[in-house]
Amino acid sequence: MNLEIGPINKSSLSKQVADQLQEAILEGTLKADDRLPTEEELAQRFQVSRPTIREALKRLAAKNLIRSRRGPTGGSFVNHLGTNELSDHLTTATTLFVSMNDVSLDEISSTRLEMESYCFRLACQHRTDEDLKRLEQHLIHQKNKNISPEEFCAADVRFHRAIADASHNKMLSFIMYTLIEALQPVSNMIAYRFREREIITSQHERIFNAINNQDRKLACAILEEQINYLQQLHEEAQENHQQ
Amino acid sequence: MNLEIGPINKSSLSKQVADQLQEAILEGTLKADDRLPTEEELAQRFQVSRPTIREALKRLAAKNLIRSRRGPTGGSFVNHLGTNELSDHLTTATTLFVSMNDVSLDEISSTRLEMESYCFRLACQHRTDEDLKRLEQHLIHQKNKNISPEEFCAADVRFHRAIADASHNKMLSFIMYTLIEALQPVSNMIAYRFREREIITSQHERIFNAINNQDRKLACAILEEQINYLQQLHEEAQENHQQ
DNA sequence: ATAAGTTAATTTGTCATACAAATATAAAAT
DNA sequence: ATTTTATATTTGTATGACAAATTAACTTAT
Repeated sequence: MNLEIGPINKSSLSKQVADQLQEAILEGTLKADDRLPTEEELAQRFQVSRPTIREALKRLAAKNLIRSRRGPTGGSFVNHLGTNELSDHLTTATTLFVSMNDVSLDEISSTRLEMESYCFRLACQHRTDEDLKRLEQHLIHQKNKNISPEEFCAADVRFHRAIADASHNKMLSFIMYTLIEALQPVSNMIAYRFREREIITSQHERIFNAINNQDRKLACAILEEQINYLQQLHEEAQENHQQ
Repeated sequence: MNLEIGPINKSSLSKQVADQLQEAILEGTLKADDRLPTEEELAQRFQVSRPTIREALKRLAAKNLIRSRRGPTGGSFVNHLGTNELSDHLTTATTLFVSMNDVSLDEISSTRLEMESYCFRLACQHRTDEDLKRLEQHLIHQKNKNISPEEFCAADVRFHRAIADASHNKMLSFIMYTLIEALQPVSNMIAYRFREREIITSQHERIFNAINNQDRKLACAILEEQINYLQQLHEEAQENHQQ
């Protein structure tokens, strides 16, 4: 009796619960900002204990699918997963992949050059006034010589992300966010030296103007220049490190 | 006393533990296939209870960073995260992103066309005999008319992945895996109809020959043909669905 | 002596219960 | 009317116990 046909449940209960809830989120039964039942209620519904439910919820929380708050109006809520929310999640995955698979800087930068060039092409075609405004703001902020290295890096990331967004292709943006992060460790290096900072920002300024003038070829040429420059800096740093 | 300077610990204990362990994995203190201390030991070290430790471990398990086994030789082990191991993790993230952000098929397919063309370019240059062998095997399997729709889909994914791998750029492969998955729901549609199956496999055969002959332009042209064909099928299906 | 079966030990998986901490709501006191 | 206080709700954490899986050691039968 109770002979279930097919693949038997081998995975742990907490995983099964997590999978079911994720399925509900994925197929739209649970929409963004919806509140899940309380942990006790979930425990009764799934006929498992509260610790098991909690383990399941933590699995979803690790994927950024839900957030939790305490108190009467608290509970677990479905997150709305935009590009930003998912990016930090993807970033750790990408960082891990790069570090555990000996991905060379050349592989990263050539991929990024190819994709960002495509972004530039689309951005030149579809950029709106708002896109240009955002780009300019990030550029101005990055030109400020009083900001800290950390702020400089953050502004750098924002600038490149803004270009990706200017392509008005969400899929492309999503992937570019990953690639931008993957190259960030190299970019970070240069944030501490004023001379290099100036070179980067001036390149950004020229890129901005090129996109503004819808000059795709020029924009891509400058991008290539910048990526080559970063690669060169990286090689120099490695040589110094070996000494 | 016990006045800790700086940002106070606001996040939950299980998250703090998870973050510390993840940090250890990321910086290499915990290498692949290393075994973590037992849950009880971790509880003592971090001075928290076992349920808290378990919640932390489930967070890492959800990210595919660790696996757990019971028994004397059991415990939690660090996963080696290659392209395959991370792909299912990325797949759910991508699927969620697509469904929650109204990403159009056009955005997906145009991005994929652009990137896969780049793959073709590199594959034509760098493909080895082993790459060709693998491609041919997947092709032969896909041509078999007796396989189930599910098998057909799986073979389809494997074929495109093999092309990505033939580029010999790990970063590019990693990203392509994501894009292949993103377009899969559309590809799945056609697996149930023999007529469409034949069209797809014949296209794959021509792509294989083109890559074999290092004819980049031809390969890309066929790819464009295939993606347009899928898009067309999708539109027809939607129209039928509306009736 | 070898092979098979049995037992014991270890570790994750699950459960039950209790209490702490945060937080919003309603009631009470100033 | 405003502040304070009490209270209810919900997640966060702790403790202890037992179940299930799995390996290693041991025992027994051939």
